[in-house]
Amino acid sequence: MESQDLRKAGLKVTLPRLKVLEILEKTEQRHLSAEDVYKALLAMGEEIGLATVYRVLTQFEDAGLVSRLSIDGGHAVFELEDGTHHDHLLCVRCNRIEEFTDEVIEERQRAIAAEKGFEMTDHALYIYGICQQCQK
Amino acid sequence: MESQDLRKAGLKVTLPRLKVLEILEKTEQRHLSAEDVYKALLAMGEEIGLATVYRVLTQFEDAGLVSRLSIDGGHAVFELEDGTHHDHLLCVRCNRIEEFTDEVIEERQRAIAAEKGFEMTDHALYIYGICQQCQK
DNA sequence: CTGACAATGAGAAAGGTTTTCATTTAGTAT
DNA sequence: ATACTAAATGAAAACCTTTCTCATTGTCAG
Repeated sequence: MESQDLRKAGLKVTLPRLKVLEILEKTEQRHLSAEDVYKALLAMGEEIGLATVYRVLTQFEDAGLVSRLSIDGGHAVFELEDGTHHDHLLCVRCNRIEEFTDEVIEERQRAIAAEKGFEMTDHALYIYGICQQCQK
Repeated sequence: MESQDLRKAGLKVTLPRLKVLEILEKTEQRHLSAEDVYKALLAMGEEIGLATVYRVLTQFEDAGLVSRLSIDGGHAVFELEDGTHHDHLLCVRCNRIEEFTDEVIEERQRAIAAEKGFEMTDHALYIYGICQQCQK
């Protein structure tokens, strides 16, 4: 029941929020921009403003329901938070996004932050490349 | 002689290009935004348009003279390319940027790209945190 | 059921970056 | 040195994504 997630986050249960959650859950593509979500809503027949989509996604991020990836240069995509930390591989040709986890890298990051006296709050690793399909 | 670098890159030797190079070389802060470069030029008494600064920086990037870092959320900074690959630690309070290199991480990235069938073209690792000075 | 406060929509605004286009300039050929 | 051609520049407009404003609507506690 998604309504519970919203209440737990201190957010009122409104149609836009339920619908945005629904899009995030039902869309086959896991990584969606605000624009993607907006278009999906339109395609679904929901008349929800783009500003609301942005607001809702930001609130979801604050509530820990989604995470935001800052893809290269002023363009963000959102993914449903599933509890597992992971990093991303991005295809520069088709924009496919794949995920991976690597404990060795995670550990090294912690070590480096400590070494430099940084109290790490977050980290982002993006590997850009050409995916298998696009190499043909 | 910087003129050589420009010629080698197939760029005409113009005053804006020489001055931007000069700023990048002489400014104590290694990471500069287009706006920073523009202001430094003004402070130097050079009347060079912001659009030109952006163009020049992009050309320098294409020529391999500088690299662009996409700091989170539509804001880029540039640094003179020195041949050494390195990643960055960013202080979320004071915006200080520190650099580091880690061969273990580099190696793991190559392994992961290979594993996923990606032909890696680039990668970016940002560690966000609070630097020593800002923790006080 | 009703009131108070949060949420929404539409459009304007913001912020960084890119484009347009007329003018100027560098580098080559004369 | 001079003239020519293509490239570079400046100023302003355009762009794009994202945020804000404000009047209106909706949610939910009492």
